[in-house]
Amino acid sequence: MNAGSARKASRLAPQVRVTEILAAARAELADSGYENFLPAAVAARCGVSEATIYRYFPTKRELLAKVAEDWFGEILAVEPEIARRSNAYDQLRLLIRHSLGIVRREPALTRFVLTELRADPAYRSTRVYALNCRFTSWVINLVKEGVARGVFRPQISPSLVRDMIFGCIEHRTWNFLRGQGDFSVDEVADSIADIIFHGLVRRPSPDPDAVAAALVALRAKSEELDRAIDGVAAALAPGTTPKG
Amino acid sequence: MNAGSARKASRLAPQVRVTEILAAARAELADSGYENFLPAAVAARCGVSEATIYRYFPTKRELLAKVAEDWFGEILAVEPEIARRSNAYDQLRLLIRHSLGIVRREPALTRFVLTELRADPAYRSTRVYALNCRFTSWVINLVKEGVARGVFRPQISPSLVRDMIFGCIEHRTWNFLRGQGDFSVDEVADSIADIIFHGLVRRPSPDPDAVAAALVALRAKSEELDRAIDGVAAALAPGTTPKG
Amino acid sequence: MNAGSARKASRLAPQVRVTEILAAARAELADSGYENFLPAAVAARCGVSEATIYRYFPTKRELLAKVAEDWFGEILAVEPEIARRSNAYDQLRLLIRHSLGIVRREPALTRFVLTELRADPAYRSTRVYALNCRFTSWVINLVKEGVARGVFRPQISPSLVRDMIFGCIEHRTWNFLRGQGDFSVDEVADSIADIIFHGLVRRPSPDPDAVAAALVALRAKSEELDRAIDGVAAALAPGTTPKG
Amino acid sequence: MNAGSARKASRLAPQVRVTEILAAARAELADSGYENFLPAAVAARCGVSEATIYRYFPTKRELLAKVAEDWFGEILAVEPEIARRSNAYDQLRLLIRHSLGIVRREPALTRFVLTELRADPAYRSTRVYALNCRFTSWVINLVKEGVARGVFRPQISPSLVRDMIFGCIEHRTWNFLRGQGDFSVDEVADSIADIIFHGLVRRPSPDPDAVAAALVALRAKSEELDRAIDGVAAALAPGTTPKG
DNA sequence: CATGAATGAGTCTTCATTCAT
DNA sequence: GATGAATGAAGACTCATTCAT
Repeated sequence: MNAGSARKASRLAPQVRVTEILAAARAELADSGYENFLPAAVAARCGVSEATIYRYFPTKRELLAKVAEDWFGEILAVEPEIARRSNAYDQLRLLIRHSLGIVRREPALTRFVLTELRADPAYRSTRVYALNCRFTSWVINLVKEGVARGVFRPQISPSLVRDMIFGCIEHRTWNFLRGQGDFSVDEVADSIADIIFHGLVRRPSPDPDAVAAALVALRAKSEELDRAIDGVAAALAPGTTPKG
Repeated sequence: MNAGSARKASRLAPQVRVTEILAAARAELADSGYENFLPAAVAARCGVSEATIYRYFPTKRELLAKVAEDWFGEILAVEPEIARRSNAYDQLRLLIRHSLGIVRREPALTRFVLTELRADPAYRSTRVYALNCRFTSWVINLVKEGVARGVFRPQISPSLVRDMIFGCIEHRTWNFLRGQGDFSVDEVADSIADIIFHGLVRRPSPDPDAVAAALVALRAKSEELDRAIDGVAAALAPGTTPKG
Repeated sequence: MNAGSARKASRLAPQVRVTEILAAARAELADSGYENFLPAAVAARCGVSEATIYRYFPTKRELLAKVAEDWFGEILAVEPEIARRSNAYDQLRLLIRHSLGIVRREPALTRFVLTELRADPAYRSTRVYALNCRFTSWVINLVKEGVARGVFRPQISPSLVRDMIFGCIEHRTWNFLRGQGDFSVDEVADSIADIIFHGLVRRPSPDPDAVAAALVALRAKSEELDRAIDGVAAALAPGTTPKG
Repeated sequence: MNAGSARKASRLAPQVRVTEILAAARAELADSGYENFLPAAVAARCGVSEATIYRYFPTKRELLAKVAEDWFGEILAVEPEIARRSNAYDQLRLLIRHSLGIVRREPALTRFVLTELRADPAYRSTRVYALNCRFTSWVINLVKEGVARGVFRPQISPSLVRDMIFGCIEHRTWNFLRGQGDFSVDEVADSIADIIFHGLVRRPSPDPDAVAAALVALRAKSEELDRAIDGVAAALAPGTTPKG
């Protein structure tokens, strides 16, 4: 039929072919969205037959799941960088900024995960779920540590903070995910980090001991001053006694 | 069962028929979920033909949209009660609690709105969107007022608070929405309201930094005074050494 | 596309349409065999769309099962005629002849039942199975009655006779079923009926009482003859006594 | 497991490889049944590639045919034992028992032959057909000899007996072949042999009808004699009345 | 010789929607 | 107005077989 196109696609090592298919699937997902995602389209992109797709992925769903997994693998590559940050605020902010960056770079994949994968009853037995947990556990640990070190309020629920951060990111970006409008990664990251942090940190009422000590010192100093002033007064008016 | 149920559905006032269809559609959506929602099933529930459904609703999607709209209408019925609350915290908490209650009572409808309606490019021209905005605008206004009255920190972004609250509710309830596990409306509402409020309110106690700064200044001033007094003392009694 | 053919098939009462589809399916099955049976071909025969087939039959298999059921229904129409036969042999022979007639008239359907339906693990919960049992139960009952009335040997297993008859019919007709050669319904029926009957009937050893009575009568008659002969002999030779 | 099993299947003598493949195919057929038989599964069992299968067998069908052929070869190994039996009944019974034993040991292969091979239009040019004929010809010969020696009724059709035996075996075992229930080889063999034999053998006792006819004739003759004697008596003694 | 990556051609089934009655 | 028979158009998946390496 198609006289021009090679009858059979070049013979590739499985690894290579799989990579190719995954790339094509990702591109297809980005272009057409989940609803219109056709294995046949992926095959066409690769220049292979549909059956070849099914040789490497048992179902359409598995293919998409693998795409999402790989993507999450890339997402996790930021971990070392987070680890390098010295303080909780910076870590949190980087985490948020990174998440927003992901959404911004791959809206189609994000949508797929948010609307399809996550809604699946089997989601929690998914590798994507595991990877996602690993990623969001940074928040959990961060908050736990903060609470342990007394920087954060003790009644804070780490998982709630996690939900708040990622839920906020999601809500904030739905417009963009829908293909409408845009957002600034940095600005949103800063706003979120700021409000979250304020919600977390302990209201550091000043240290009572320090205050007491300061007051004692102030009073002592005050008395000293009184005496000094008395001394000065006495020196200036030698004939009279100051207090009758 | 329906003793008299004519083979042909009795001719109903359009309004009644529409109501009937909507009720059936809602029940069907709740029972089968969006993915398995079939207009045919709705028709069967009503005891009318599929074509009758299409007489009143041009598309399956429109039908579902109307179901969602009506549902949102019910949701908004809480507004007067919110308005009755005297303070911002109570209002906020009621808003959150109400939202959580909705999710809990109608997980299928919630899922439909979150995964289907919201992802639609036309979402923002939807009546559901308008209703949702109206509902969430309570948060916006609440925050704005708080800021205006100096109760909340001035740099707070109202829309961000909105996204944080509703995003958190979503994230927190996905497990339940997926049909796995459950949650306590009150507990979750309290946790969210608490952390959000802490992030919003102005520090009511003196700013510890300011206190510290003041102390530093005081100490500096005190030393300055010491030196001044020493100077005065030396000037007044040149022959004597100040400290024996 | 097909400018000439009506876009939509004429609107038929379900009953009529179902009948039409079943007839087409039967014809298709006869022409193409089970392996090549395509619902699409049935649709084409009816001049309807494939979807119409699926409106009336949930699966290809159900369609075929219904075809077989109806066919068995027709087969059972012979029952009254069997019942009219006065003796077991005639009934048996009619049964066999009828079965062979069925095979001869509908080889494709027969093949379908023998190779596909019967091999199905769910065969015994099939309606075809029930109908088949009903048909073959004639043999069972016939044999049981024969045994009860002492016409057949008592150790005969009715179900074995059934298997022998129908198994023999099958084996005898496979060549024809395969599309090779032919057979004479009457000849085969006679042969089978004959051999089966001979295997069934009691070896009726003559009634001992009757034999004894006959012998007594014969002896009496013999003595009478002796006397009569003596009388005749005496009459013919008056002067002499026969036995000195 | 296979410590040394080279990634690439070791180069085997064609004969060995073929044997290996056939064994694997047989096992696969037994485990999965014909409907689910995949050349790929055979390859997997052998640890070779699918293409290797196709190097030795041009089609899946040919492979299966060869499996069946080999199986029939094994079946025929019983021939010498049959030949050793001294009388027709024992031979017949062994034949039946052996056939039932085959069905019982290899239901999957049996099903394959019964439903697939036998239905093939080319069946009669198959080697399996030839082997099967050879096996069943024992019955034919047995019957022919019996008839020739006057042991069996002369009007018996040998091929009909063959069909009856094997058809009965088939019918009797379909339930088992379908994977439901079981049967006793010996019991079924005895029942079949018994009923078949009874259908075959000549009546050894005098034909009861003939006896009856003879009695009737005797009685007629007796009356005739009476009348003749009366006639003679009357002629000899005219003046006397026969019965005083 | 053995491989194993690649595929062509098929097949059943689904369902939102329409239109003649 | 209500019907309900009819469908167009699609879409996921299968598998025996081949051929370049």
